[in-house]
Amino acid sequence: MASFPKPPTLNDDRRAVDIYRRAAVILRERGFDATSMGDIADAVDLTKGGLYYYIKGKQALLFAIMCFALEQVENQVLKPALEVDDAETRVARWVEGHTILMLDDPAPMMVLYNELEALKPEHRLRVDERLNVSTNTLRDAIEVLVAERSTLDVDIATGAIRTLVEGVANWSGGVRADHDAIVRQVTRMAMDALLGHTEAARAVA
Amino acid sequence: MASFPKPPTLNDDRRAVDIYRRAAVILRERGFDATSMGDIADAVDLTKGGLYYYIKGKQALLFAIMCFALEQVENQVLKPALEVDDAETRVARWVEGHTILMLDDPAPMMVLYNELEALKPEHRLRVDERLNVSTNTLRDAIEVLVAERSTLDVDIATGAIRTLVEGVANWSGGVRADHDAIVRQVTRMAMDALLGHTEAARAVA
DNA sequence: TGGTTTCGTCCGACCATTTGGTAGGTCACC
DNA sequence: GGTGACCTACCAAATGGTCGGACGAAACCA
Repeated sequence: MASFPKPPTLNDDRRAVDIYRRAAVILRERGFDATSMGDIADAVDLTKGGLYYYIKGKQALLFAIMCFALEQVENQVLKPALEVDDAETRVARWVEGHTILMLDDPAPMMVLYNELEALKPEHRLRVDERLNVSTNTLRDAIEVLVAERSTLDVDIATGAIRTLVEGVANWSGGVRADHDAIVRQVTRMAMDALLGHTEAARAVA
Repeated sequence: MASFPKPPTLNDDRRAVDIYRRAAVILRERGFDATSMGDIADAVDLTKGGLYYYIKGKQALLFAIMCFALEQVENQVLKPALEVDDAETRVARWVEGHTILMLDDPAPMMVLYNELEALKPEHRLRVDERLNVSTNTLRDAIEVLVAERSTLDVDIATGAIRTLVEGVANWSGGVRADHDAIVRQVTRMAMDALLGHTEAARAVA
């Protein structure tokens, strides 16, 4: 597990990381603006005053959680995807890695995707920049994949795959299947969506 | 276009509907909790006091917008889908109708899907109930479709199709293609995801 | 060893601002 | 002169954030 950005002065930051993690959970559940610092303090068993010993402010907390999520994306999605050159397996790895992430640690990921507009403009730019690297990696791979084996529009295909994967955490809770099965089937659906050609699918097109 | 629920007393409700529509736009952009009644009043060219002539409260406004969105779903997604018996065309119609809705009038739809937890419990139950009708319609059709022509888990497939469609409004803005092309291609991708069988897709499964 | 200073951790009380919502009045028009 | 449509001024509550200090354990010193 990667670490959260360090609070001001703290040699042993286990408590800080724990605070960030627990804050991510409650922020994911209630949403950033609907969650008060008092709520967060309760969730981490502190008073508001005590919480501010670890946190510089509400914005900084949100930004830190998002940076943590971005780190995970870069390490567990982008890196494995870029290790292969074949466009098809690269897309598959991107989808697979992302789905695993959404299932294993959904809270920071959902905060990242759902609370972007709650960021102050400066932070927003930084986060968007790193998010675009991930999106563009997917887009580029889909572009070569689609150019030779499909008639899909690249932007449409990219958007669809992105939201397909980002939505996993919204419904995975109500599913009996285990994580492995979800990852396999989501990945298969994504690849079929990009490359599949059934007569039925053609009929509606 | 269906009408918004009527405000207290109002014989000519064009202004009221306009207020609901404009409020939906700004609520979609900034999120419910991040939008103050003052912001909404500005967006509809009123003062806060004037706004309350039409609106009973912030919660009531949110609930009204969601009811409007639900009406649209029932009329433009559920009704066409239930007109056919064949499971495959029923799923296709559900996806198609939903995608059209997300493109034609995204604001109330996004408010409906993104602000559920901002509802007071009583309203929440009512909305969830109507949403479940839509989801179950999709799920039941996918169930028979998948039982005979795929090995997908019904819940996984349903969740994936739902979030695929719900996410359209998030990326459709940055796409050059026109709405018709988006609808056709999203529908095709959805059906391919459910029924497609490419060798590549099997390889990752 | 016993006292005292230091330091990291955390609390309670407080503050300025913003929030959703209300009350009373104004003004045009029938 | 009554009524619908709207505004100004205001309120109580909640919010993000601050500050001085309390408490305990370690470090230091005798």
